[in-house]
Amino acid sequence: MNYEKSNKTLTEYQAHKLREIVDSIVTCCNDKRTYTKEKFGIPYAEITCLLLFKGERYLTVKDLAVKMEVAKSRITKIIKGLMAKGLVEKIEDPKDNRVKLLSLTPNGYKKIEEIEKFRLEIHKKLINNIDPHERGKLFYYLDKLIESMQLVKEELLK
Amino acid sequence: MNYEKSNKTLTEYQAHKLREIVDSIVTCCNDKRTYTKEKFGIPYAEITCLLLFKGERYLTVKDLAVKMEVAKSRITKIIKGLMAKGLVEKIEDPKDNRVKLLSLTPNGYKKIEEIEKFRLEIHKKLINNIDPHERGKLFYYLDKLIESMQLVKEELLK
DNA sequence: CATTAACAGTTTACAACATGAACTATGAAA
DNA sequence: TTTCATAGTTCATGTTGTAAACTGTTAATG
Repeated sequence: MNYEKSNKTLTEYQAHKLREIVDSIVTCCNDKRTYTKEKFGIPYAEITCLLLFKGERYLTVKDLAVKMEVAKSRITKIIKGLMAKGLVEKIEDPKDNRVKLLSLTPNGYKKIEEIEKFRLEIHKKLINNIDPHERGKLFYYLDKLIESMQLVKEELLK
Repeated sequence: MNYEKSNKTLTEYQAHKLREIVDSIVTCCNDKRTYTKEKFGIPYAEITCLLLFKGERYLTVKDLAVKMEVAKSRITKIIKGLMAKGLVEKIEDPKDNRVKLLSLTPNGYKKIEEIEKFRLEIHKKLINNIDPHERGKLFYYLDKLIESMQLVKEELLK
């Protein structure tokens, strides 16, 4: 019996299986992204940006760049799109003329509500397909997975 | 006691938590994508395309468009990149002059091996961080999650 | 106080990813 | 033999994103 070899094969099989599972989760999320973007007729980056205004009166270009982890120049463009659609407006910061304060328009608030409603709905459906008694365990194992992903990531970047 | 209301809140909390977990998986995968692309100095779409040649002697533009689920014109561009890097070559199909047969060059084979080695390594690390006795359950719950995601997706597209 | 640093935001040029329509050329069917 | 289908390319366009150079403005420092 070649225990070592069969054990190696098992690990490789499991590694492969894990890759396929994670891939299919990612693919599914990208499909959801495409669907959302088409449903609301707004590029997805603009939707992401818009939702960051939830619970915030004012945000600056820099705030958004940090939150979205993209370059400031990207935010300039996204905000241009949102302003053209009348969802966001821009005023000067009375205390610092360098800064521009961005905030939602009434239509922006409405749009966020619509999008949030839709998002909550699909995530509720997602969780309702899982037996309530199994949810705790699902979260437990997902946390394990994420923990492992974080570890691998840190090791790579080290 | 307001059972119904607290139950609703619990569902919403769980829906929200699930969203956050899935988001962090997707983010992590995107980071891996970026890392891979930089490590090998090849755009990720070209890497994906290249790996599709694993175990295939010849592939056509159409084959690749179907496998990658993108427009043919996208494949034309990706193949241009791979040919410029000397990883893929193109010959005429002797049986049908419309068709171009794409295949790996020796360097292409080498590159695939490198990429596959790297990928297997990180996925092994990923699985090795999980207690061997818990892997079965992890897969079980991940399958449940994917099943649910598929159901929600089908309902949306219906 | 004047110069220099740092900061906020924009513009521009570029690259990667992706589609759709128009086009060329070939093969198959009527 | 005309017509239709197929394979692949080109071109125009849109989305996502970066980096560098630039304009103003504020803050720090000699």
